[in-house]
Amino acid sequence: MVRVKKGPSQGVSIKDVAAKAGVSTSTVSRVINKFPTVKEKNRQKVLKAIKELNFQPSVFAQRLATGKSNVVMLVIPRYEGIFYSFYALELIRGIGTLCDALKLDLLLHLTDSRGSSLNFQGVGGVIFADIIGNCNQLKEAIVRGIPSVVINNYVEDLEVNCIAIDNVGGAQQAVDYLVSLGHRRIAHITGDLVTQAASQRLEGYQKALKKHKISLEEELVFKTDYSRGQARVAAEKLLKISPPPTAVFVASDAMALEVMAVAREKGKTIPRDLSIVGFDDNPSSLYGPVALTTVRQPLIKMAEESVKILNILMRYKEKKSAVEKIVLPTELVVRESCQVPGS
Amino acid sequence: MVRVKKGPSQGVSIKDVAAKAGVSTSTVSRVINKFPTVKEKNRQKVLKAIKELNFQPSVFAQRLATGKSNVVMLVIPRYEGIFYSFYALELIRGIGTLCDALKLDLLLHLTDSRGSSLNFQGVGGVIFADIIGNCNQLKEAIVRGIPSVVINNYVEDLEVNCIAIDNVGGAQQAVDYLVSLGHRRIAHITGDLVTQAASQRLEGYQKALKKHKISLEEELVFKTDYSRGQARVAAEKLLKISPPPTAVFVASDAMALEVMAVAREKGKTIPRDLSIVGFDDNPSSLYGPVALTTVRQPLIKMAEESVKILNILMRYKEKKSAVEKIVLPTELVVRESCQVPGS
DNA sequence: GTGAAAGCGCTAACAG
DNA sequence: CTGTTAGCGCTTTCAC
Repeated sequence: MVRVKKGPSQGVSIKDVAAKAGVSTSTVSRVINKFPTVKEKNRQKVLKAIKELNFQPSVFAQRLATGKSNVVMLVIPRYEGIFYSFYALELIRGIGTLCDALKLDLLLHLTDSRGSSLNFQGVGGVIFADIIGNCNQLKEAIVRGIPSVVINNYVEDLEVNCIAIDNVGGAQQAVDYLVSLGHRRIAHITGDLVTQAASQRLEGYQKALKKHKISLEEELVFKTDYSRGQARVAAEKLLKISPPPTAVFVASDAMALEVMAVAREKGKTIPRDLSIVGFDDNPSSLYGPVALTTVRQPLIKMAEESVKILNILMRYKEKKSAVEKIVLPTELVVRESCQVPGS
Repeated sequence: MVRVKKGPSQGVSIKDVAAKAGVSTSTVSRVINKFPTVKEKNRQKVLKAIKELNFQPSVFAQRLATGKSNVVMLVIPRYEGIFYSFYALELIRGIGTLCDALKLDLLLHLTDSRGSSLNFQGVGGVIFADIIGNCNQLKEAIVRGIPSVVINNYVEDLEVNCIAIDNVGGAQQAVDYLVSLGHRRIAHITGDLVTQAASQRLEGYQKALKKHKISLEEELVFKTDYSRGQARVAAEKLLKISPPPTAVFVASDAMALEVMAVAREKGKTIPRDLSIVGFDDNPSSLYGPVALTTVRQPLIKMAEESVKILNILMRYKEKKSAVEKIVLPTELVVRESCQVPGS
């Protein structure tokens, strides 16, 4: 490594600015941190020097000195299913955009399922997107006192902020709707059941059936990993059953689209021969020949909410305030993919 | 903010470890940095103390002291089209995974199209995913001497590392293949032409037609923003043309899937009535009723390559080595969505 | 209002 | 092989 001066200095420092402006480093620091007590004249001189020297304060030094960090770490388990989804990108988009606006640095961490220990040094807050096999990482963050929030996973047994989607309720809405239309044989294509979202949707499906006194038939439940490939396989099996189900609730829109495609290939007409409800409100589901009825989940809102909570926790880390456990409601979006059966 | 001791200390420091282990801080530092010159006995004592105190070194202090940073910043323009794509997530996955393995921190920055000035302080290297309206950010990184690499965009006029895909070549392969099958009326559905990838694919399409002495018909070129919605619109228009084109080259697999769907809805059979070639090799394109013939682009490889280059630059930042400008080849993957026309 | 000086946690000569 | 010491760049008392 090439050393220029004495230390490992990288560029202009607050000292250079101070010298150029003819003030002390403290004054420069005050200007940087917008202290109101600096004389306007000095303030201008400093600002000018900063501009001329193209100076940017070293975040490392700042953080070392203050002990505060504005780094938000986003931990996403790198399991297969997640990358099939609309979900991951949408989350990243929501979180990334808000962090940008709030001047928070976003550290992205794709973690393997072994959940190897994370280095939280210098991290001001953590967002866990789902918890899949990396619960120890969450626990470590809590132990270390790092402000944390878990999204898309309702964490019952840990004292931690979490924001989840009402998957059970959403699934029930979907099934209720199908039942209200007159369906009795309703299939379900699940997502990857290692995710809480998928298993809760299954749970909602089961609950709704029970409520309507429809007996659960195992052969009408198809398990997948959220991929289109497995959705296709499931759809093909589903259509071979006789008598065939008149409706199907699919755990994601991407898969629902695939199911629609398969159905059409087999000469079925949607919704006449098969009613379909998805989950996500993925914009893609608008563009088919028949727009998909689906359960809208507020992904962006969930993402933003998590950043907001963290932001507050990071800025005013007074003694731990009570943790928040939020469940965001879903909304059934009725479009064209369902109808009264057998008509 | 709650201050415990004198400074803004957050937890245990190297000093505590040194005290507990009965050695000096230097020795602890040496152990942390795996210097081979530490007596095994001391080494054990230090390791023990570290474990017992649950100590993690402060990255801020480390970086302040060394001037080195292992932070990789990934800059992704937050324009609409990018989020329709398989591409963004795949890139994030490739980069994130390798960064993880190399112990590099990945700072994600979604930048708006105004390309507002970035704070590169403390950033060891930057990966620009595409350059769309944020060229000034790239220039700033170069000026500041931050190791940079641009991916998915061949940058002609700047002294910067870049890794691009041979989009022109890939498009030509696609069209060549269609021509070799006997097609003469070949349409093209473009991606968002603000991206270099999309405009190069268009260029490749045009070149290939020229090579085969097929005149370019403007009405056979449909411009989109990469979304399925616009792909659908394009496909509908395309099918109304008479005589209809016998083949179409689509700038992304996701859109190609939509085109296939539209075609089937209109009672067309793929590939009998319309041959289709996509671009991406998105796994989704395998699962349709007819598997999509497509141009495979090495996204993961591109992602990984960029991290590797950066990693070397960051670790041994000897005087700037010559910049690399890499163009990765594409590969035509022939599956079932094309055939000889009119048979 | 402003400057001097100490210190944040760590690394890197240098001397032993 | 190990300890001492002097910073890295910034913030923050505490006097002036």
